[in-house]
Amino acid sequence: MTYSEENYLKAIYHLSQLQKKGVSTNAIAKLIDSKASSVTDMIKKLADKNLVFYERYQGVSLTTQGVYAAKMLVRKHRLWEVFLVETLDFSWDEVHEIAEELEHIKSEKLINKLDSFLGYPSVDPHGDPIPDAQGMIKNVEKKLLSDAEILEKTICIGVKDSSPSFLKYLDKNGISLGTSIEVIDREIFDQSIKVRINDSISVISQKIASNLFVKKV
Amino acid sequence: MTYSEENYLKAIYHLSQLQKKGVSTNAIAKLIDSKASSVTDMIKKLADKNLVFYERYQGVSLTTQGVYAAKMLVRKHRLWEVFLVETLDFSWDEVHEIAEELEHIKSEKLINKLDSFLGYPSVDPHGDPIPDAQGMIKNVEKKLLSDAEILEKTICIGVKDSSPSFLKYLDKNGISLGTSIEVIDREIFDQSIKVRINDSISVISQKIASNLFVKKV
DNA sequence: AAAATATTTTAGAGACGTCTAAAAATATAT
DNA sequence: ATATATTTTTAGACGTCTCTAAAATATTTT
Repeated sequence: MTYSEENYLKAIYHLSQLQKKGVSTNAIAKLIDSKASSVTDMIKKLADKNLVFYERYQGVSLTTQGVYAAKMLVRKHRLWEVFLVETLDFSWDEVHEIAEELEHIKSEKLINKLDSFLGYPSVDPHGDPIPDAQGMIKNVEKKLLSDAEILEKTICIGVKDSSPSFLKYLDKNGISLGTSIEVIDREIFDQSIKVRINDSISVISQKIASNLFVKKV
Repeated sequence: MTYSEENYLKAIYHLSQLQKKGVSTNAIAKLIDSKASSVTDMIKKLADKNLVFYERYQGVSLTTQGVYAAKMLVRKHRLWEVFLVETLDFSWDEVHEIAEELEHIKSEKLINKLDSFLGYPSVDPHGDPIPDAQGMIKNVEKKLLSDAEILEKTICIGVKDSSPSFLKYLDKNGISLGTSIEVIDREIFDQSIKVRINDSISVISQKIASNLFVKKV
């Protein structure tokens, strides 16, 4: 499988999780910053290799084989992210780009040894689950902070948006995975919420709250 | 710089070390398993980018810029090999191929953090020196076991041929970096040598001895 | 349901890296 | 010194991935 084919597969995998139906050509083009016509070409090639189902004008979806291949890419991406943060001391906003390259390294033995070295982590530095060697993904119950009840005590277990700017905001405000966040009140007008974080009270906008995954503690 | 350009640069760098003159098109083609015509094409591109000096029919050599780029690739390759052996517990005959992929990962910060994590190693698992972040290579005096004096006490510090089959032979015979090898006698007829390794005496063929680097102890 | 709009596909072309076959230059042998 | 052999380059082509522009299909609006 080529570098490019792998990127398309991963894009289709991620877009598939957001909806039931087939993924549209345009959506893929937007995600990987290319053009719809390029996507059509590549999809045909992936279909020839039995990695996707494809019918003209009907969108595309992954075959069993395609899902497995995509999961292995996600596995590699997330394990390398753990390595970068845990072992090499990168911050969580720096690792995505490097992992985008590392995920294409082929050796299965490498990734399994890396997994072992890291102690078989179940989530990456942004709280996203890491598929195991068989492609199994452990489901963790989680909800958005914006959906938490008033007076609920939660801990932060992931981010929905993992863009560097959002992650840097969280750093600046002392929020990381494992941080406990107690919801004190919600402002009806703008849906901002008052919270207790690290024993101090602050206000979090709706936009921030709807990008933070938490679980009830 | 593309994946392919990097491979050519590295090939030219390694071939340049074997001789004073420019590297021949054919030699490069043989090393990277391609055709002379492909090499000519690529060399022109590298010359356009000021990475090599090139004059038709006169061979090719690296510019200062080209040498630096090649050394950074060698640095990355060898640091990743150390990582694979020291951290992930690969054996020294398995790491070359994987490092051939890893060496193309772009981030300079990554490689410097890896260097730091590994404790700034000066040689890779085969005893080859690792250029530092500036491209400096520490010169270690070494000679081939085939050139050692009779009765000389040496320790193994590297291999000339690092093919898996040779490395596996060494494993099987208890020879690794740091193993002390005492030359007892040399057979004139076939230039084989009698040695003491790990307190037992054995005979080593000329071919083996001329692929083992040692230093006097 | 027809018209307007948006999406998707096709057709044709370009950049990159590779190749084969033939021509040009260089090296070797007689 | 000339003929022969080898190496290197050029010319032309192919596969991959990409693009733009135009055509085909689907969706939305009225």
